[in-house]
Amino acid sequence: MKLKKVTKEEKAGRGRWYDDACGTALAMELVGERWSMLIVRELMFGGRRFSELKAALTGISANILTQRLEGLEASGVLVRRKLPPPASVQIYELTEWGYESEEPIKALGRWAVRSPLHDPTLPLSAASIMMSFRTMISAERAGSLDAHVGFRFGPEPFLAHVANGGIAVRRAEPDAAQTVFETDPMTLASIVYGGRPIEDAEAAGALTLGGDRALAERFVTLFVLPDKFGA
Amino acid sequence: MKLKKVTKEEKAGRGRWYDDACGTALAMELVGERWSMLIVRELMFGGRRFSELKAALTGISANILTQRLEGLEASGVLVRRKLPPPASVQIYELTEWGYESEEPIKALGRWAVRSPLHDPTLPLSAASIMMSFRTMISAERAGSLDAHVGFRFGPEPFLAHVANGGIAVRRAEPDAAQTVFETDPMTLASIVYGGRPIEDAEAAGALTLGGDRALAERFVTLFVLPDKFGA
DNA sequence: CTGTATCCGTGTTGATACTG
DNA sequence: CAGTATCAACACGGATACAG
Repeated sequence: MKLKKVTKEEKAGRGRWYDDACGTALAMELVGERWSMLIVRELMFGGRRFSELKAALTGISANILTQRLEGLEASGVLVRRKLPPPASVQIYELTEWGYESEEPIKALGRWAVRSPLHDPTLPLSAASIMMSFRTMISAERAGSLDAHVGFRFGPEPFLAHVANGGIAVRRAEPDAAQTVFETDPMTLASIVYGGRPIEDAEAAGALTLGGDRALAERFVTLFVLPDKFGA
Repeated sequence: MKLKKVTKEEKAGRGRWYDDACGTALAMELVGERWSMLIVRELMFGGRRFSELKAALTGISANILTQRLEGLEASGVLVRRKLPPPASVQIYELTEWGYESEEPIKALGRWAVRSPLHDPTLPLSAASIMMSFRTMISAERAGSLDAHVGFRFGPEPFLAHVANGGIAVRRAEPDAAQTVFETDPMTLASIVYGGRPIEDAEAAGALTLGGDRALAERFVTLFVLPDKFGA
């Protein structure tokens, strides 16, 4: 017979619910679909446009990105905003609650990075590496350091503030920074997490350092990847 | 033309990788598939058999459960063990690293529960509510309470130890407990999170209390759901 | 230039029935 | 009890084509 009517569906645009009161189950419904959590990660430092998201998420197709943005909007994780007339482009921006997903996202990253399957040489978006800094900074190594560090990944500028053993990050021109890394995310990762000397990247033309060189040398030692499981 | 050779695949049985060095992306590859994280949750208090998992995860089908278990085993999240001859059944058990996923799982739950879409009246597995206790216990409310509390959900016994503002949980007969709840997960949830009086559940025949009644009354007040976003 | 909608080939998911 | 086989439905990603 099979009279499966319209019983489910129409909850927030998604079908297939777990029917489980557990918060973790709901989380997987909200951000568990392929790409969703990475979209949230990309938005973590401020609103982005469709094309910026598409460029940062290599492999996603336009229609899938549209679907995910719709789903996340319906779930209240992000909102679509139209910037005022001069530059009347549309941006996608996390809601206040959406920003609170930073903790779960970092916890997942901290856990997964210990997998033997983790390959730190894979490509990395700018938002990824900035998130990794927030996740992996060692309060012990940072000590009482208080410094403003800037980054320019092509057209994407970031300004970070190391203080109180933590690091705050926002998208901003790094003019006020004491030191500025002009490079790409993978090069920076190879230095911070792969032990590649700064001079090596400079010699390869992959990095230009501006400002306080000693501070830059110190900065790249502040982050520690947890040991791989079994190692 | 399209000469896409065998470049990828064969990593751990899964296709479709994000090709992203970010830990969060890897986490979603490891446990982001539908059902995977709920399977891990069910295993959080010890190894379980295929049929127990299938029963706890309402809606999952046998072939999907098989696939997920294979995937999680290939990723090193769980192992398949054959219990010694007397009861030579097979169980699935988290690896040491698999158990470490408790933190990300709790963080996700803590976040998602603030969604307006969260419906606490949905069904709940025994493992779910015990995990929720670990997630939602209020150190402030628990204060210096030190107590052993037991649960019997049909054939599933648990023993919890409240101490130091936290709660440890394991699957064990609650004989040594000072108080024992004999009920089902949803009834217990309605009391702890829904404010339903214990007497009401008892009158409805949904709960039998054993041991120290005053302790039970105190226990059910130890847990606080975070406020919904916007509330 | 910034998205959105549609088609299409492929792969994944899931319900049912079935086997060791 | 612990899965496998089959098949239908859907999701994914690529390539357009289209709209503001």
